[in-house]
Amino acid sequence: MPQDEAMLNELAEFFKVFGDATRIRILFALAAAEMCVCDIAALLGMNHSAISHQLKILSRSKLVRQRREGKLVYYSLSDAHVKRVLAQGFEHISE
Amino acid sequence: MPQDEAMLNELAEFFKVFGDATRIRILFALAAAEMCVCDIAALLGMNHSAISHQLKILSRSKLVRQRREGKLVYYSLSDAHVKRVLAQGFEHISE
DNA sequence: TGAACATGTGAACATATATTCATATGAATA
DNA sequence: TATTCATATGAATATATGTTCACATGTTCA
Repeated sequence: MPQDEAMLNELAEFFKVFGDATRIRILFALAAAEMCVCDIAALLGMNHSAISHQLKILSRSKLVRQRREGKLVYYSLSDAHVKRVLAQGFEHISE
Repeated sequence: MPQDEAMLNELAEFFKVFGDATRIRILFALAAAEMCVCDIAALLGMNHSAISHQLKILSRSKLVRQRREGKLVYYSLSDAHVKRVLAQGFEHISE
């Protein structure tokens, strides 16, 4: 468990990233399959710019990673840990 | 894993509650010991009103519970699950 | 009952944040 | 090279949210 203030802030920031419906949708989409920006935008029915902004936040927090293939940039979850956080959150609200 | 839109929103709301430094501090304080509003306010160096507002959010999300004892209202974590969510988040940022 | 103390709450304010728009960057291809 | 398509990004806007202030509610005790 955290000791210092910096860590508490970091922890809050960590949860904050999950605390947005659009980002949660993106993470669940990527939990199912790797996707490019336009796929995600189409799936969520939002414009590409909004998705791109949110992907940047997810990327900055190292929750997703990306690889470019020609014009397309494919995003995926950065590791299994992300899935576990989602699963545990889901578990909690299911109770 | 969630199926419908409502659940995704609920999940985002769940994480959002953890995504604030003041609320994280409150939760960590309560993870250590049951406390009244004035104790928490003193510990965090914030006025009682801010704490009370945040406690209401935590209470609404069933993350904390309260019991009145005379003039004082004691708050504590509602269950062990809350601690586990904190611990797992902490685990993630420690990596 | 009235004073003192702890907590709750609505309004106001300041700040943060999500989305959109316009435009820039980057890559493929004619 | 010019065009087209995908993605990135900064500015602007609207909305959400945290804190403070003032006051209300609730409890104890003189």
